[in-house]
Amino acid sequence: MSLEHALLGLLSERPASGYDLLKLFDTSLANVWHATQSQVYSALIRLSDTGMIEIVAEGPRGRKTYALTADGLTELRQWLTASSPRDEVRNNILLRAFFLDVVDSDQARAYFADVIQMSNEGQREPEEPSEDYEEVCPDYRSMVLEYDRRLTAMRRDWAEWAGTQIK
Amino acid sequence: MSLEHALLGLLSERPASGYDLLKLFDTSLANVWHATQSQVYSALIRLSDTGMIEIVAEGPRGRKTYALTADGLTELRQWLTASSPRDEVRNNILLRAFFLDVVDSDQARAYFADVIQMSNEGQREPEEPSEDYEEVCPDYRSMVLEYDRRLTAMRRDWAEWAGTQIK
DNA sequence: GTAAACATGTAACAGGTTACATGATTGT
DNA sequence: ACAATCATGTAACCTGTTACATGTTTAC
Repeated sequence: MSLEHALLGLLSERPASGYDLLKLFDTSLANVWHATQSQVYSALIRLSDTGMIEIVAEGPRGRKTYALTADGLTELRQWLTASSPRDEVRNNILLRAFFLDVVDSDQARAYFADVIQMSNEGQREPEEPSEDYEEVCPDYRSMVLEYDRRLTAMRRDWAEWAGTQIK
Repeated sequence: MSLEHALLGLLSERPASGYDLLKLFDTSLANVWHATQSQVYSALIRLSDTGMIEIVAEGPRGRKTYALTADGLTELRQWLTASSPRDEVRNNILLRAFFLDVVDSDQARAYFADVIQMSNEGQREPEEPSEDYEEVCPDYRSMVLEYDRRLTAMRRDWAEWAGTQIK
C-alpha cells in the first residue's frame, strides 16, 4: 500500500489537507510517485478510520487539515525498515522498445528521438527547500533529485546510442 | 492497456500458449513488464474475443496455441507508433528514500545497502538468442538488455554515493 | 461580476493480486 | 507410485483512472 505510506510520509513533515497533499504529489513527488485526486481523498478517509492520521483543524470551504498520529508514525517507520524494497517492473518505454522490430527503421528511430525529447523536457528545476523547511542533516530529498538527474541522463544517453544502432 | 500489447508483441515473434507466454514474462520481459498467471489467461480470452489473436492448435492438457491475427498486428503497430510513451512514475525505492529522515541514520544506511545488494543480485545473465530466433538487423532485445545494465549500474552507484552522504 | 483557485466527495470502470480449484503428462 | 512440470480457469479483493458533481473564497 505505497500510496497510503506516501501520505503518511508527507504528513510526517507537517500537517496538510487533501488539497495540499495533492499538490505535493505533483511537485515534490512528481518523479517518485503518482496519485490522483480521487485516490488521495479516499485514502485520507481510510487512514483516518484506522487511526493513522487525524483531523487537527477545519478551515473554509470544508478544508480539513490532517496530522500524523503516533500509530501512523509507527506504521511509517515499520514500512521503511521492515522489508527490502522490490523493484516493480512495468516500464512502458522499454516494453515498446522491445517490440520495435514490427515497425520500420524510420519509425523505430523516431521512437528513440521521442525518448530523447522526453528526457530533455522532463528535467525539472530542482526546487529550493522552502524557508519553513527545517534542514535535516542527511538531505534525502536531494538524494532523490540526484537519482532523477542520473536516470534522465542515463535514459537520454541510452536512447541516443540506441538510435545510432539502427541500420 | 500495455499488458495486452505485451502479449501481442510476444505473439508477433511466434505462436505460443498462455503457459509459454507466462514463462516469457519471467524471462525475456523480467526487467520490462510484469504479469500474473491470472492476468495472462484472461487477457488471452479477451484478445481472442476481439479478434486480435486466434487459436491455431490445441495440444495435450488443454493446451491452446495462440497466434497473432492481421488485426492484432495492425493494433500492435498502432500502439508502437501512435503516441509518445509517457513515463509512469511509481518508484517504490525512491519513495522510501524520500522519507528516510523518520528513521535513524543506521537504518537509513542499511536501506541503501539493501538497494546496492538488490542491484548486484538483480543482474541477470544476458540470454543467448535462441537458435530458432531469426536475427533481425537492429537488435532491439539487446538494446533493452543494455538499458537494464545501465540502470542497474546507475542505481548501484547512486546508492553507494547516497550511503556515504549520511552523517 | 466573474474567473481562477480552493476544496471535497462519489460512482463506474479498468487493471492487477492472491488464492482456490482442477486435472493431465512426463520422467524416475 | 510419486513428484515435478505442464496447463488452464475463476472468484474475491484491492488499487488506480476517469468522470461527474458540488460549492466557496479570493483577486481583479
